[in-house]
Amino acid sequence: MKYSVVVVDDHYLLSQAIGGMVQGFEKFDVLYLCKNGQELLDKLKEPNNIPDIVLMDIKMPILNGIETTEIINREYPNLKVLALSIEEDEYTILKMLRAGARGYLLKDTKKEILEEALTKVIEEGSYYTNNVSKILTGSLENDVRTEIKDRELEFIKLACTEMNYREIADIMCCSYKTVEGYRDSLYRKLGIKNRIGLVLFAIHHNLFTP
Amino acid sequence: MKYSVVVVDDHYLLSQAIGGMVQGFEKFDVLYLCKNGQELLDKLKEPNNIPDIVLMDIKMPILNGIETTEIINREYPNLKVLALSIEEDEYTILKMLRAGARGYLLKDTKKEILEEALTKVIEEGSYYTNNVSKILTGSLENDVRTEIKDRELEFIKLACTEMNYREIADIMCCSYKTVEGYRDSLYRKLGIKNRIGLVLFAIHHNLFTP
DNA sequence: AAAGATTAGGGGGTTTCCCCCCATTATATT
DNA sequence: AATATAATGGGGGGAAACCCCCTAATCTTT
Repeated sequence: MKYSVVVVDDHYLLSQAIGGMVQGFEKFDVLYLCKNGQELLDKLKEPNNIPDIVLMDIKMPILNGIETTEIINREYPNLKVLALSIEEDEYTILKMLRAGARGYLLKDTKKEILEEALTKVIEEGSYYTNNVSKILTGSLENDVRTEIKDRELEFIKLACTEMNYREIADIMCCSYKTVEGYRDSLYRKLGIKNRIGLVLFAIHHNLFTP
Repeated sequence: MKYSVVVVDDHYLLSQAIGGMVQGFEKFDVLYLCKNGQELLDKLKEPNNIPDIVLMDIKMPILNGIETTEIINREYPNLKVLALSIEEDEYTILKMLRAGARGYLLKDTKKEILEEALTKVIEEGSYYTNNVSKILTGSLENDVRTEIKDRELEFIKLACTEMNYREIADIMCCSYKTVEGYRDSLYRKLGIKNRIGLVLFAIHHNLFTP
């Protein structure tokens, strides 16, 4: 009996190609392909459509990989998710693993690694590459983003905009001086010098999608 | 006799998967895979390694798809290049086609389209999907980016940095006032209000990679 | 040769940003 | 009860960014 796999990726050619590759693996069968998380969740409602493992991209329209994985872990705790993405920034990887992914592969791994990861996740429960292990151990604490308060995060997103601080204060329903406070505390925490630095930080850490 | 194809993509799993897919096509054989443009150019020096068509990604380290395509068109004018990328912004597509690509596929097309495109490019010289045709006809003139001078482009890239204008002026070897001139003319042309707007413009038009 | 565009530079003024200082509430923590 | 620590608000000064208006040299075009 082969293990069943579902590939979720918004780029159709890629999910077809990866699906074809997985189909070529001895122990695996591709059940079907999905273009985003919502499509997968719809499919899963039919018990026959529940695979052994989901190979999930992260950046997707409608419902992304992180949100989808959270829902799957809540509603189908036995269904394993293996992340397969080009995003290699620590924060994304951490968020995906916290959401319940059993492993995280970058899209430039080799065919054999994919096969091994699929097998290990199903038979042993998880698979972590060197990169990912390092991130898991190293940067869990000194992750500066965990120190960012909710209000500051709100501010960051608005700062990545042509608005000036007075307009941002209006939207955040607080005074101009409060907004300056958020800014100053972020500059100190993140070691940046000006608003451009803040925008660059937000981009590098996927706090907003340009 | 089958046509020979080379796949160039920095994500190894993807080039393997797409290569596998192409290998499955009746009329095509995969000659080899490359991880970037430089690797391809090195390979091409050996005449036996020249394929009928190259399936090229755009964003790649070391030597990207646009630069590589330019070189290929200069040095191997008979070698056809078909772009296969996730970048769907007009400017990138235009640059790739101007560099000499015979067609431009997005990574969410279907298997059958890829096969058709490969065939058409080899047998008829080009293949354009609807999207690409529209962009070719529609936006060639009113593309605001063609109005950006070289010096201004240099400035934009430096403006997407924590440097202030005085430091930018030093790097550009001109006076602070000249830099202000570039800025003001860009603000007028692009209809933006401040430096954040400039950074957002640069991101949206792939003028710099964050 | 005259007109126009391009590139480089400058004067001066207003606004915004940056960075110190500080005070007042809550709300936890010890 | 005393003490952090958010979250909120504020004053003031200096630097940077922004935005006008202007000049001059070098090209291109007509």
